[in-house]
Amino acid sequence: MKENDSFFGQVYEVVKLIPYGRVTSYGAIANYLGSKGSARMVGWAMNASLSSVVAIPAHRVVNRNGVLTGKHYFGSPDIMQQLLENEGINVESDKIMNFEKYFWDPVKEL
DNA sequence: TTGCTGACCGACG
DNA sequence: CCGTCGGCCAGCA
Repeated sequence: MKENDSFFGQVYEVVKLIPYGRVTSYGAIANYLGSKGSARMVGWAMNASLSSVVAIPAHRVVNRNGVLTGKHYFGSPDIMQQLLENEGINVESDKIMNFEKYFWDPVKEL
C-alpha cells in the first residue's frame, strides 16, 4: 500500500473506514494521525481523493461544527447533502443535525 | 529551492 | 461577535 506511506494515505485509510450513516471531522482524523494541527491536510487529502481512482466517502467528513464545508468541491453544492441524507443523516442549512449522534471518532472507534 | 495556498482548529484582542 | 494569526504537511508555479 504505497498510499499508507504518506500522510494522505493514512487519511484515505481512516475515511474509507467510516461506517455507513456516520460522519467525522477533519480535526478528529488529524488527531488520530497524531497531528492535530494538520487538520487542513485532511481536507487537502479529500481534494486529492476526488482525483484519486479510489472511492473516498469524502461526504462523510465535515468540519468541527458539523458544517458541509467542502460540498462545493463535489461538483454541485447539493451532492454532498444528498449523499448524507441518503444515509439517513439530516442536513439543514449545510450542517448536520444531531452531529454528535452521527459523529464517528477514529481515536475512540479504532 | 522558495513562497503561496488550502474542504481546519484554537487562541488572542 | 468578528477579524487575524500561527501551526501542521503537501502540491504547484
